[in-house]
Amino acid sequence: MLTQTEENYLKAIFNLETAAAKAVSTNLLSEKMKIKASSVTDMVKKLAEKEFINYKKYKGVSLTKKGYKTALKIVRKHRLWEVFLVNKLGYNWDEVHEIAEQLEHIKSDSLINKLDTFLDFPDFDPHGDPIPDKNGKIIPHKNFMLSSLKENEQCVVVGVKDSSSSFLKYLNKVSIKLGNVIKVHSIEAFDNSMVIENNNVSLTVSHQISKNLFVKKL
Amino acid sequence: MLTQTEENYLKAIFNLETAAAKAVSTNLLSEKMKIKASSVTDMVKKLAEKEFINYKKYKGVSLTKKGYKTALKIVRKHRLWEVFLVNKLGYNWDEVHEIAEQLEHIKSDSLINKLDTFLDFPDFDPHGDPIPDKNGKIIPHKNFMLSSLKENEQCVVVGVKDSSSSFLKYLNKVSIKLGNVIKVHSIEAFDNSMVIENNNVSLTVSHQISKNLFVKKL
DNA sequence: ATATTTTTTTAGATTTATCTAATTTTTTTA
DNA sequence: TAAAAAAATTAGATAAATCTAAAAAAATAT
Repeated sequence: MLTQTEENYLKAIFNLETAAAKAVSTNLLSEKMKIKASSVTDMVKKLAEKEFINYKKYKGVSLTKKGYKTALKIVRKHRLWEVFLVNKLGYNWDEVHEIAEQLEHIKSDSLINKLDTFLDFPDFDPHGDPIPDKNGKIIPHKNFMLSSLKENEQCVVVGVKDSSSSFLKYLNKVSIKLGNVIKVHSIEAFDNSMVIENNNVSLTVSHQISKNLFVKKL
Repeated sequence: MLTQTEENYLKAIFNLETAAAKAVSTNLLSEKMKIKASSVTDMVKKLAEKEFINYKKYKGVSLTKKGYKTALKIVRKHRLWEVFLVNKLGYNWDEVHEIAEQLEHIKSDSLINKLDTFLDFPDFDPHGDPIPDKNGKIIPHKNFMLSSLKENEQCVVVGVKDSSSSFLKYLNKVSIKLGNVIKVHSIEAFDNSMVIENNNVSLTVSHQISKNLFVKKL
């Protein structure tokens, strides 16, 4: 049985591995988890010993098949609880992360499957991230970032890359929601900012913003 | 901020204090929590230091006002989650205790109040135990045990004292549910067993059973 | 009221997850 | 490629929650 701490390491490795597609370094884990590098070294040794990760001194870590399956289950729980908090309890999408961080560690297979049923088997969480099903299958949606579009292209917002509360609050403020149709009016070559149309309103967004929005081209 | 372990001690003290109405001894806590008495001594010192409990060496412990309020909040969370598990996810009343033991430690005031709203402010959990409201108010239902009734008296089942899975499974088997009307036909003086009528079916229950059922006289 | 038993506490050890400081390995730069 | 910088590891310490064994206090029994 994994401790909550061990689960958090696996989840962090999963997220970093998915984003970077290569071995995850000690310092990167240390930074993302806000834990000193020396502590990370200790823990990855332990997780390697238990065969959840591959670890070679000075070479970073990657998930084993066993570790991947475990991480996926934690991610499934996190995202299902987020759906519950937003759809059933009425939270906003920028308020649920912290609570889901706690709920994801509740141990009960029946619970998570009953929750899945209760929520009617959602495919995506409130931030547009795909929810692995009972067997670990994810709907892979190979999306673009808004920043990759050209002038006059249109798209639908399907997810956020950065799901920090501050980014989500910004999106609330300018009324950008999942499902919205956005049209790119112009792109400023100097700083890559974009003038877009959202909800019939014209709006300038920085590159910082556009590179954190997943969209589907129309 | 309390650790999960500290919360468990407070809850255990709360339950034992409620049942016994006097100072809770080290050995009693040790036994109920399945933790060695020496460890209990260490922890009660710490909780006394933090002013959650009153503790005098060799004299047992009791909750302070602060400790009582904290314990009540944990009990509120536990019972609300049990209602969620039974009413929304479809669990049976004998399956929810363990999961609620985990869920009760989730830290978020807004969460528990939104859950309360979602469940429509239930007054009792699936075992008939009263749920403290947001301000810590409990509906005190001064009930009798089935074992205290006399021959020919009638009552409604309103709760269980022992909510262990084995007891609840027994009740499932003989179709005794909260809300059922029970009539006492006869009492056997030798062992205090009772012949009762439940659901138009006559049934013999031992004293062990009857003293663990809360009822309201009709 | 003294001896025995039970309960409780103390002392010292262990495990988990963290830290700081020092050292070693790897990478980058000049 | 040798020196400097960065990254990673090791060594040793700490805090939390537990344990066992021994000692002390309280309760019970003779």
